[in-house]
Amino acid sequence: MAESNASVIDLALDTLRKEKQAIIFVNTKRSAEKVAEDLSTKLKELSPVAQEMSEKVLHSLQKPTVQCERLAKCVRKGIAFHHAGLVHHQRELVEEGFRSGVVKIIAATPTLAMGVDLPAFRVIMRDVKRYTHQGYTFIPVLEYHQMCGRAGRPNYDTYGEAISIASTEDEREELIDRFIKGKPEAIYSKLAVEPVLRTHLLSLIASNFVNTKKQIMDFFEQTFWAFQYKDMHRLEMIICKMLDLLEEWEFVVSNAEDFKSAGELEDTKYRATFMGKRVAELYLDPLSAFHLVTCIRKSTSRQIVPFSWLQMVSNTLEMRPLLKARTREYDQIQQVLVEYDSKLLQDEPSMFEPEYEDFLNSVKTAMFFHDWIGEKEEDYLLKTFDIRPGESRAKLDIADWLLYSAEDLARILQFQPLLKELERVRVRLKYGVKEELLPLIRFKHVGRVRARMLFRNNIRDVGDVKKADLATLTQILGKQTALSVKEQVGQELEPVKPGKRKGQIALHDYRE
DNA sequence: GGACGGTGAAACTTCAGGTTGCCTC
DNA sequence: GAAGTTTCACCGTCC
Repeated sequence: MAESNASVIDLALDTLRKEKQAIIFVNTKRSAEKVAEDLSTKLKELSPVAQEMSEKVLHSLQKPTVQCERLAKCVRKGIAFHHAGLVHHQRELVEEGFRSGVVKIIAATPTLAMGVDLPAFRVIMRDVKRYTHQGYTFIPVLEYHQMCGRAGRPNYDTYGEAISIASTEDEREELIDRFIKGKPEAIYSKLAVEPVLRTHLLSLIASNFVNTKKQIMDFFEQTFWAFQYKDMHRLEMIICKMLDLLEEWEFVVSNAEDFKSAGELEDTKYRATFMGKRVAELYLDPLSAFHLVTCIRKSTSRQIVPFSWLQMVSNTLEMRPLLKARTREYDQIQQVLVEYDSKLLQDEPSMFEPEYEDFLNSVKTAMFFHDWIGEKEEDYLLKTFDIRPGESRAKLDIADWLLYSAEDLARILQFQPLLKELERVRVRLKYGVKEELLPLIRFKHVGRVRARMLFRNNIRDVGDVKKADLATLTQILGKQTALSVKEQVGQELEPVKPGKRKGQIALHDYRE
């Protein structure tokens, strides 16, 4: 055990002796799990309430992953870890457990300080540095305060403790100077970040909030961004560049041509196209929207498979950070590339171009999605792609949104044959099922597991469900679900429930 | 002698999180 | 930059 961990554990044990609670902040998900685990091995099993909670934690997914087992084991001792890799339900369980006092100590990444309001008697700051693109650097003072701010529970404690750990006297001085005496860093406007600017510019035009170039400039002159940078000339140049792009991408139209000779560019009028309005409504970054449009147009000249769409949505800013293609995985990714070479909607950039790495990452991300709709289990995904359930849910959510957007754009661009295809991929992604389970997944209370069980028992569509007798269905699905499914095909074998017409088929989230 | 297990040093590997976007029978 | 993990050499024990 690392030395710093030993002192962290001591502090945590001391907190327990005082019959108080603590949050330990660390800088990686792995560390959070490790600290919680190390601590839990030093403790005895707790109350039956903790056992009960541990069971809930373990069965938050269809099938427990190693992560679930690890957390469940800690919770049994009143310890937990908390980071974005946990599924929403597990995070809630941990937070709730802490509030009710079942969980005494949480080892967490900054997630816990960001959203949730979870005060503790003691906050232990194990790490005050974090790896970023600039190297291993101190966390912002603002964030340090945010985390320490969790110390002290307003209605229970008269005071709280936030403890940082230094290994030398010099380090102690540095921590005090930087985080306690030091000023929080200034806040800078993010409007100058291109994706943000693009999105806002388009939405301003689409909502008719501004129309002429003069109005646009007047608007941005009033923003915090302009106030901070004061360089309106540079700002104007950036905005003009953006406007040109939006026009080139056919999200806005202008009458700029009319003014070419007159020199009255200020009066140039901008108006969003139908597609531009939709892009703004979907809250898409126009660059991503253009990427989707380009892919949709290209789709007619390619042999399209689900992987094509998965790679398309993977290569967007929204999907970042992408799964990282490791050096030792290059061979495997190359194999996939060979297989899907002619089927991708984006040409492979040259190995020497800067976007090549992102391209490989997007392929790896698509491989993850592909395995998910190939009915691979979460535990497999965790081991293969190093993506935890909470993270994979977040990615799937974004993919769903982008595919929905793509579907909408395809409709606007009159690519009708694509609609069904995109919808199918969307449903498959939502439930994580192979193509053949699509008819079954439409039933309420039937997810990937039950659908697969039905399929294995030769019940493969609505007709089969109708034909199957209740006993068989009950054996496969259990009594309640079997009855529900039968009801959904219009065979009510129990007293008719009010409000539901006979013969009505419940089609949730998916229409043929 | 060889299989096995425990130990510890050295060599690798990897590193937080994210809000809101849509639609909904 | 450092924590965490994996690998590997080394040693002792047991059969």
